[in-house]
Amino acid sequence: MDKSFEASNFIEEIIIKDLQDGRFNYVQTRFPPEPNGYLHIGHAKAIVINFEIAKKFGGKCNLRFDDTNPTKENIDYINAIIDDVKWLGYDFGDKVYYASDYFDEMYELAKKLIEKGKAYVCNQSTEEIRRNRGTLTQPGIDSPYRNRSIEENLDLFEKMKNGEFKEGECVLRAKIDMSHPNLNMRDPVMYRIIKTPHHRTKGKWCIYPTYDWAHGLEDSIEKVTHSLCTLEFEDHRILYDWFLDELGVFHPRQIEFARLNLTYTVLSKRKLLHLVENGYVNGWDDPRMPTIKGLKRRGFTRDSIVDFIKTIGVTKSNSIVDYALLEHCARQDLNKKAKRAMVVQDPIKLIIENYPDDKVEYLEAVNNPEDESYGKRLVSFSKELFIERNDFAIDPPKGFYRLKVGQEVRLVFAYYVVCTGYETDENGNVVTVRCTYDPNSKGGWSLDARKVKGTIHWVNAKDYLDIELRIYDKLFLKENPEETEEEKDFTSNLNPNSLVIKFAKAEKSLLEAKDFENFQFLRLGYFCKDPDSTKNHLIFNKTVDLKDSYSKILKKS
RNA sequence: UGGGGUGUAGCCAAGCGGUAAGGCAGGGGACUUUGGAUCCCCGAUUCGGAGGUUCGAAUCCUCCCACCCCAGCCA
Repeated sequence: MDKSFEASNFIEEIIIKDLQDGRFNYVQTRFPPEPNGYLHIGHAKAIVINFEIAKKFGGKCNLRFDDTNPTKENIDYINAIIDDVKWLGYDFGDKVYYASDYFDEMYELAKKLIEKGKAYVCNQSTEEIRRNRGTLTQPGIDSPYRNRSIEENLDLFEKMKNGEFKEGECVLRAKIDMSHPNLNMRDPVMYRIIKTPHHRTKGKWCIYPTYDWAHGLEDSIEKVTHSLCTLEFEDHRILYDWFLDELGVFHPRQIEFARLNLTYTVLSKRKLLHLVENGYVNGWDDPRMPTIKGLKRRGFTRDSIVDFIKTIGVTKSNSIVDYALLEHCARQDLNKKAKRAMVVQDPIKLIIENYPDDKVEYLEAVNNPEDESYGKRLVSFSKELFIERNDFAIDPPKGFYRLKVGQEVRLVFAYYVVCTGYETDENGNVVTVRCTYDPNSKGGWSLDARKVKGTIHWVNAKDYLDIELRIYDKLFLKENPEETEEEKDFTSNLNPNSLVIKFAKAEKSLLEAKDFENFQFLRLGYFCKDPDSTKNHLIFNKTVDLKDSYSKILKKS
């Protein structure tokens, strides 16, 4: 490997050095989720890091399920995770790896450790083990079973495997050092008895390896060179190394990086599960959830998520990334890719007094001003249109470019109109706005090059679609949802307005929208078609707003 | 008071002994058939603090401070 690489983060620096020093002559990584929950954006960070590093150094990245605990795992999670990794655009070469495929090998290796006098069967109860582990400042106490003979340990371990003991009756422990300053080294448990059938190995095993024992072996067996994990495993590395060294097997290097935290969101499986189980959201794929499935349904594209992860960088410092950066990445991608369409979310009628009563015109509209290849479409236009309620004002503040009596605006892709009046209902609410149009401004241009400051969108009131808009906002009100009043939990910070449903008027082209397809509804924001839609009832989820500099101007005045 | 880590702008983050990149957010302006997009311009005399080494320190040394993780037969 004589290609020269440039490191873009500290992990790549280490990898490059390992390559130069000859510690490894290739690079291989892995993404090792436990199939006990859905993937969220925090996992996306691990996925992107692992797969991108493999790609960069010409190696591969295994998708490996760390399925060592049958009481928490199931096949549905496996399928969902496979789905999500694929959706993110990563190719793991058709082969999916499972820790459970290595159970036989691990068992043999455990026997080897026993034979070396480095592991023993311990009959202390969970409580006794805990008590004898000592504390952060006090050393632990040796187990009374610590010095059993190798033969006895081998025999007992086999009986454990054969199901001759009850759950909790005994465990296999590594024999290291009960007074080690690092708690993980105080004779850690390697195997425990679990009589729950495993989703893959079924009833074959009743002993299961713990993370510390299993993980390094999984990496070693797969010949992973760089085992990338999060910071909380930093003080497990000494154990990871110990097992591999004692066994004398292929020895990957574990490197830890900081997990992702995002403002206004929670990213713990436990809390996410709580939100789902208590109905605070409508399932794991609720568009407000930070799960991959939620983000997808919200309208985030894979490219925007990958870009986001690449933008935040990889370091060892605990950090909380601003949610606004994720939104920025979404806008950046969607601006280039989303088809434009016109939707009026809070309609009032606009009547063009001098437009022929029965005339219908089909006007050309640009599908994406950022990319000509998206082409044009025809949008129908008539005497009666819907426009946004807030695009008309009786007595607007200064700097209001939209409709007010006497002011001219452009109906995008259509004509210039001058507002001539308005009508209100008995409560004083505006119901209809009247105007006249300039027949010579078709397409939205005029020959005299007269300046029209405001451009507004519209929908033909004689030819439109009723659609549902699900307007999503942040799930939590506080940047840090954990910051609560006493006696309250994070759900007290839930945003009661995180979902607002609106019924809107839309141009008919939306009939052809596909599930999850992204759109920019002109001047409203980015939306994507929700799979709950039916042929007669289209639903669009708001992904993110368009940037709005008018609101700033409003605030100032 | 044990062990493992981290501290550079409001938020991320480069920097690796030669005089503080970039992105987001924020502010100002130009332009615009989306008040979108785009384009300019504005931020740290200082890198958690204090000493020291050096011609020169965010980078090296010492001490101190703050914060995070660890006492599952979870991962």
